[in-house]
Amino acid sequence: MVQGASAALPWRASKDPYCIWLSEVILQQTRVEQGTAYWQRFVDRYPTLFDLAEASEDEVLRLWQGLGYYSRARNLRKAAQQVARLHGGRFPQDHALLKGLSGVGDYTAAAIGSIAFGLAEPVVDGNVYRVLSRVFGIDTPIDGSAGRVEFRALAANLLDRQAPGDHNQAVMELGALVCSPKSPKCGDCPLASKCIALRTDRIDQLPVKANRTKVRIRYFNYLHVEEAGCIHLRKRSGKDIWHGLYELPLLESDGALTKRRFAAVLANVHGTGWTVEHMVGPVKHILSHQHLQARFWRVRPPKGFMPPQDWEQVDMDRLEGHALPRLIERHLLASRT
DNA sequence: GATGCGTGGTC
DNA sequence: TGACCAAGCAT
Repeated sequence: MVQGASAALPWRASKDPYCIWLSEVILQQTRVEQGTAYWQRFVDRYPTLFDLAEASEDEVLRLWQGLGYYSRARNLRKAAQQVARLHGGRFPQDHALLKGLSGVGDYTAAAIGSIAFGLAEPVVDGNVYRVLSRVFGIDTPIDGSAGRVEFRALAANLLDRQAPGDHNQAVMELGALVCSPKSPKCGDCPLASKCIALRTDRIDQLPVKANRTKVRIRYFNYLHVEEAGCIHLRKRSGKDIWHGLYELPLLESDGALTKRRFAAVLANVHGTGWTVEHMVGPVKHILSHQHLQARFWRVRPPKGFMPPQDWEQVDMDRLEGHALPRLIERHLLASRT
């Protein structure tokens, strides 16, 4: 098996389902290099599942700040509460029950089951799809239902039922360290002699993905209202990006706004009498599925302005109590200097 | 089953 | 630069 990386993964030292679950959720769609520091932060702050279950959502989101896919953080706390209340604080040793936890799908349930409890279940993540599609020369798209069924069945057949946890981690590690998406190290690969993709020169064509995500462009106009060391923030909600995080009050527009057009929109939404001082931007912020073009407008409200209910006035020294998207965090950091 | 959800790194 | 990619999940 592939040696060398284990020492870099601190959660490997533990068979504690709580620590393993934490690491698996953090690593969903996230690189080990980025996730490791967050894992350490979470186990330090929440040594036990009950500590996490009792934490506030704001605090968990704040700890998660910068890691992305923030529903993971909200589900993390929810799942901790579910384990505490429904299962007496112990993770169930059962795939279906594990899958019943918020934020735990097929992959994570199989990872916890096999690594923590030794259950004979195959994990099928991006690494496994890549390794199996190449070794066996399978061009079934991995992002369709047929592919999911086919690769899962194959992974189940290959599984070492005596050591499912080690087997699963070995395949994933092979995918991460050797059978990488680009420039795989076929010269170092223990499966090179059996690899159909290598033999037929199709390494760069596998795995096959059918769906391509299309990008939406959005124009964000942020109101930077800062007076006497305080700034107005607003918590995002609804089915949109950054749910539960804080940002500056936002006016979204269908296109880029000039200062004149912005002033008109501002008066329309929040009343007349505002002073628009200057604009910072446009700042481009790339999400996997949206391209944001942000403009930060430094504005002063009219005398006697009553902020909307959902605006929160925050001392600039107390920002660390709020989870901020990278875009906002960077702007505030830059504007403070 | 298709779509939406972050961020950072790479080429 | 833009497109792709990373130990997925929920709806």
